[in-house]
Amino acid sequence: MRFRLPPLNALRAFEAAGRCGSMSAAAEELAVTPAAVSHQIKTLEDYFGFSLFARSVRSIRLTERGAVLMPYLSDGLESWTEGCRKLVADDNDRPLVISSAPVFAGKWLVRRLSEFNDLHPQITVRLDGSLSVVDFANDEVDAAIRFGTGPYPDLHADALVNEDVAPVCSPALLEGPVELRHPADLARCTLLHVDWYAAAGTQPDWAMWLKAAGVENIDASRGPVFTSDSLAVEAAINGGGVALVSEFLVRQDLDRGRLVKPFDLVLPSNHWYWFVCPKESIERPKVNVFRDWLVAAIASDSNL
Amino acid sequence: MRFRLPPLNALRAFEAAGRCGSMSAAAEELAVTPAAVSHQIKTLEDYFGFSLFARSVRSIRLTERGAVLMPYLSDGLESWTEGCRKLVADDNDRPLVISSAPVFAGKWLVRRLSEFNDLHPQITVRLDGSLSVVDFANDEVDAAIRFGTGPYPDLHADALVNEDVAPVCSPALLEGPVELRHPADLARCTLLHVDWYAAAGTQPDWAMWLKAAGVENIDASRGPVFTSDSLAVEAAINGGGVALVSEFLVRQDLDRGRLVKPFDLVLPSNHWYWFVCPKESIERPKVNVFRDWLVAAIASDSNL
DNA sequence: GCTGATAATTTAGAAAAACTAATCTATAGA
DNA sequence: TCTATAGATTAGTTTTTCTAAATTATCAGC
Repeated sequence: MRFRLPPLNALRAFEAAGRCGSMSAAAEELAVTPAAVSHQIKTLEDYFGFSLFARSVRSIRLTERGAVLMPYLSDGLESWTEGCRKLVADDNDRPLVISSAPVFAGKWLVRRLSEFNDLHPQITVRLDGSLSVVDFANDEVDAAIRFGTGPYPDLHADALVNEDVAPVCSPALLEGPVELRHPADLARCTLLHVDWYAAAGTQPDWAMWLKAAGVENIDASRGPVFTSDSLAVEAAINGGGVALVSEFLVRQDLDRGRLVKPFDLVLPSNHWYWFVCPKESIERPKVNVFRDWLVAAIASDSNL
Repeated sequence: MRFRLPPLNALRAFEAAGRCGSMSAAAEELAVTPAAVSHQIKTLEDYFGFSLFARSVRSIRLTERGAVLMPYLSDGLESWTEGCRKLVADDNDRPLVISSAPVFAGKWLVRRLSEFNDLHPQITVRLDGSLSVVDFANDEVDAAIRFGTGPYPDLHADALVNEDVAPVCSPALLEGPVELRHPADLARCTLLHVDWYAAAGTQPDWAMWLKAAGVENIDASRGPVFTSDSLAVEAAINGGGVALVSEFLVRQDLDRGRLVKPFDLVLPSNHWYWFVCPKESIERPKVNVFRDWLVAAIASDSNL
């Protein structure tokens, strides 16, 4: 059985008053009224059964007993303060762990991360490309980039960019035997599919795009299915067919001529990439800095 | 500006849980429900913005960060505990300071104190014979013996013995030229007066005693006035006259034949000797022990 | 010797923190 | 499969802590 301490807040108030030599000064330090400090000290004195301060009308001084207690309290408080301070300081030294959907990591984040490193050399980012859903309470992950429709209750979430999809293919394919002038021409192409997850109909797919393009006599389900965008994109780059993927993700591939967009029709989606983290984490300097950079970097990318 | 600590109680709960490796065990140690500990730790994690425990369904373990914080908290808590424990322990080593009305100290307490010392050799009593009213908050006095009518609001008070007064004089006086067979004989004696304090009529005096004795033609105001009982008693012992003093106080002088009680009439008084101390102090072991001894010793004395 | 300023205290009541009871969840072990 | 268990959650209560305002007894400057 541990020794039962008096109320901790009373001890803290006493320590402050003892150190400052004045209740008012202690009150200011603790950001409370002098009355509060006076109450706390009275509580403590009642607890012990003897007074810790000798009072004059306008001043106080420690009694012999009060003076005995003081150094123990000051030392203990310092230890607690140091621990908490270290915890906050360490947080800034520790790598910022970002869990990201692999395709976002591979197609965008990895490429831009050096900018962030240049801007904030003191923050080391550890990128954890993983499909599994993050449990912030248990995995030691600071923030994640998630793909979905939102909202994310109990989490801080910023929508980054939405998943408007368009058909893309290798330039070689365009120059090949099959012409791609009109969406109907897709009937003679291999369609590359991505199956993100189970709930069909919520994510844009070939059937939806073809319908939006007014093409009706094409079997939208034919062609290989990939379990991730990046695989479908790779297949498209290699001339394996036409993939229906996020414009945003393949922007670099388009810019560099590895992919082309044979049609202008973009299918809007209610899916977005989100920056998410525990609500409290967004107050942490490095998490906040990363979020701000990420949002700005994506915005500048989108305005190109 | 000091570093702002998280709520101290949350830190304590976390320390206990970290040390015990379990919320339930910590709850038991802190004498609260596991829910309370869970809440406190959640508060702390929200405060820092990251988790300190990794949770499985039926167990917890410290995260890397939690482990950083732990030793600082344990050390600090130990320091506080040691300080408070020392304060309580020291209290027992420190002399028990009793402030007493000088006459009570001189005529009763000094004589009996050795009994107390024998019974409780570990408690050193310091007897402070002083008329001045004690201010427990400022004078470092543990308890006092006060004379008065009570009640004593805001103080712990035990009535010890009341101030029933009777005339006493030296045996030599009885054998002298003036016979003292009847109260009326006092007309030819020197009356020794004690003037305790200002409020006349509240304490028994010669006028009251003589009236109670049915004697009317004596000037009750003649004779010397002393400002303390002990002086009047000394005067009576030395044959200086007849003093009207507390039977209790002069019991030893009567027993030893230094004084005699010429008449049986005792004037009851609403004045008592009281044991008083701050309400909280009565819980302190040594104060409590002293009070118990004092009450018992006086009771046994009165039953002689 | 006044007078205003000051440090602490007291009281009553408001605000915030801490706690509990009851319920829920996901498992480990029988 | 069933039960017991550790922890989480929710809602509401209790306790603690705090403040505002009034009070007290100086001290310092005039």
